[in-house]
Amino acid sequence: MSERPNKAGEILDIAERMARSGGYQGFSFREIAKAAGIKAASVHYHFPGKEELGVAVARRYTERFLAALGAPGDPAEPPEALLRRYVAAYRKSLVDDGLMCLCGMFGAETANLPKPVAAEARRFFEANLDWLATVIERRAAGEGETPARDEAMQIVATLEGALILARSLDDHAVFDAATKALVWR
Amino acid sequence: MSERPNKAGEILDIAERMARSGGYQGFSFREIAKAAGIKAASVHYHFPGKEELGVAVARRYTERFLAALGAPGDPAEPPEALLRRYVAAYRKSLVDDGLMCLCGMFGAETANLPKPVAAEARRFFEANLDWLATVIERRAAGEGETPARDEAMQIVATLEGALILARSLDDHAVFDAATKALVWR
DNA sequence: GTCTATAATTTGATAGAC
DNA sequence: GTCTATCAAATTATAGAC
Repeated sequence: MSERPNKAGEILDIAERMARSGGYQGFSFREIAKAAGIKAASVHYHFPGKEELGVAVARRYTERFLAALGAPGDPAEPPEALLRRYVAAYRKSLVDDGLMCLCGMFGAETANLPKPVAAEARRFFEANLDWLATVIERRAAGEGETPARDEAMQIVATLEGALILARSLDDHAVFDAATKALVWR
Repeated sequence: MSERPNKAGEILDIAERMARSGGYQGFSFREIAKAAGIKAASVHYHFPGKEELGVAVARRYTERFLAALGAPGDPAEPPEALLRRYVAAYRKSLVDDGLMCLCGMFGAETANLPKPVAAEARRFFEANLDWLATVIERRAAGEGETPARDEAMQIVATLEGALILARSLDDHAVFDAATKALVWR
């Protein structure tokens, strides 16, 4: 979420915050408009419908998330450092933003979502698995006890679930306890 | 979900199915009524408001889930078998029911939920952690590399996240890949 | 770009008849 | 227990003025 976004960007910021708290049904044109200081009809000028807004929010979220991770094959970055950064990205979501992962929310709701929105959530996870598998393969370097992609799935699952658990129990320490085995692994 | 429930039970069944697909905003009195063959006003006879219905659904879900697990300290059950049963309970949710964990959905939405509903989701997770910690301590029997409660949190988080991931990618095999490291651990 | 006005639909809920 | 009737509010959305 940038500093002085234009109106479209501000709408995306507001919608993202609401969706990361209450899911796809957790944001409405009226509420967004109120928070943006405009009317609901004006939101439709920037985004024709809720589906398009949902897609735009998810797409921007994924791009920002991946950009923060950096290139998984960057030789200047040790794979262990990249993995720690990955876990830290989820932790930031919970502790700094006080919000869930957008695509975790959308992913849980998949069955009730417009297809294009569900597809964006899927893209998020596929990109995450690609990124993680690349890092894990660099680290493993030959020793193949567990397939890299399987370990990547376990990492993503644990992090998404740790967000839910920490929020349900209202305790950030729960996130750390649930994920600490991932780091040194 | 029982075989021939009375009307209140049937309403709970329908509401649970809808909530496990779309979360707390994923069920409405009108939709429930339609599926139950009655009118929305009649649903209010059984459950005064949505909040009470949400609480009732979550409470019944938790009780059924815990009952299926059995006693964590049962000497006739090896802790390893209990752990496998725990993982299988989540897998059944996904594969047999084709649905998410109710309290995973509610937990993700916690911030936007009526407090009594969020409290029920919390109770679910606390009971799960208690059950798991008991089993893990039995298995460990002295060797305390990781605190039992921390390992319990990792297991719950991984399973909840694996449901999200498998649904997002529309592939049951993803659940197995993401959770297979939990079983033999 | 933003507004007013408006529409169709859905939602949670209540009153009172049967 | 279930119904009809009704309600106020919210939601997504469109038309057209400014």
